[in-house]
Amino acid sequence: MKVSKEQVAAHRARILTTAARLFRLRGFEDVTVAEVMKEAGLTHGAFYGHFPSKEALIAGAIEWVVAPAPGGAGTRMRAAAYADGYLSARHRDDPASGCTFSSLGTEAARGSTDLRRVMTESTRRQIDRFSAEAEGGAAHEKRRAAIAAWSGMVGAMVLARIVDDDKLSKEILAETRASLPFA
Amino acid sequence: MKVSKEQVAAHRARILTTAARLFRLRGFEDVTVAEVMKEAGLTHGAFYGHFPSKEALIAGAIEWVVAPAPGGAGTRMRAAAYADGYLSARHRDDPASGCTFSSLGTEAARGSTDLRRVMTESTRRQIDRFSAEAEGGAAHEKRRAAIAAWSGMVGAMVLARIVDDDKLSKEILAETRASLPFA
DNA sequence: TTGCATTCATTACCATGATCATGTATATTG
DNA sequence: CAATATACATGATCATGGTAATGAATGCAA
Repeated sequence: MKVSKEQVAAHRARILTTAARLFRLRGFEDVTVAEVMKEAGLTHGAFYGHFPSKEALIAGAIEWVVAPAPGGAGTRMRAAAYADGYLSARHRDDPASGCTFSSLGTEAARGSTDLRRVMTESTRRQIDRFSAEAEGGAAHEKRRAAIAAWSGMVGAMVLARIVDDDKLSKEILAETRASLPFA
Repeated sequence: MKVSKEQVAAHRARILTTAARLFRLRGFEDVTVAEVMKEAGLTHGAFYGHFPSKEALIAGAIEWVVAPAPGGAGTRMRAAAYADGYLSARHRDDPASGCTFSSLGTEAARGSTDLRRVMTESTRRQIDRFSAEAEGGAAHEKRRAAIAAWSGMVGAMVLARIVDDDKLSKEILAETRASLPFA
């Protein structure tokens, strides 16, 4: 049963979107190829027509989520608003559609070179973007503030999700937010 | 072959130490029970005499590593020196003996309640400790600085280990260090 | 010293999951 | 419209890993 080119592209998009969601929710290892395909509306055998391996799916799915939209020149949201959303309980409680660094960061550090390359590019973009809006006079001061801000945001979300006390968890988010040099 | 109480305790310690090292190096899922036991000098069948399940081993191993020494009143190192060591390339390149939050944080967030309880306690201690040394006048300002510092340290190490460019990786560590309110 | 409880080694079991082989139906091309 | 390429479904394979059953050996208590 051959399928039209548009169908193939749509299937691939569904596979990537589903995988990215499941990975962020439960981690790379716990999610199976068969499960991703089933949720994408296909059977597991069809997987290897799209990707050579699960590792390739991982890299592809993360790239699918962190890469900037081709036409739309990236997120236009102000850094302050972005930080508010990032360090929110809503984001904390919905990793499936959130930042990949805070949901998969420690696993990604052991991932394939492809995966790390994709995430490195994303990190560069994030730093550059924050640099443009950070407080501080000299360029290197703005860059330093941008790096510290991104580190703080990722770390705070990791900690907030580990901590089993909602009060402390929210405190970590709020105090980290208050310490950022954005508006 | 029964073994003396001291031997049992020694075996248990070896299992925990080995597990904590392997987990930090390669993640919870990738490390097998048999592998831990083999490196601890035992066979995998002996495992279930010590722990009811792999999950219990995970919680036990992390507790073994993050819990403060019973007699020794915790780390006496100054926060500034601790931050220097934490945000170093040496720590980045040796996760096996480093901080569990930066090597296993995102996986731990999905872990058992026991694991999260242990790591929550550790987080509280870390914040309290940093609070005592952070800059800022009022107590709540010191606490805010302590939380932001710990978030930044964990996030910076996660990012530094993902990034595949050593220059950028070291820059993340150095600039985050420079932004901390410690000496 | 004797008997028992306990720890460990050996081995097996069973489920799971990544990957591949084959058949089939249909979009595409000429 | 005919021929072909291919995307997918089905089912199998093979390795791996967590867990359990069994037996042997020995520390420890009486």
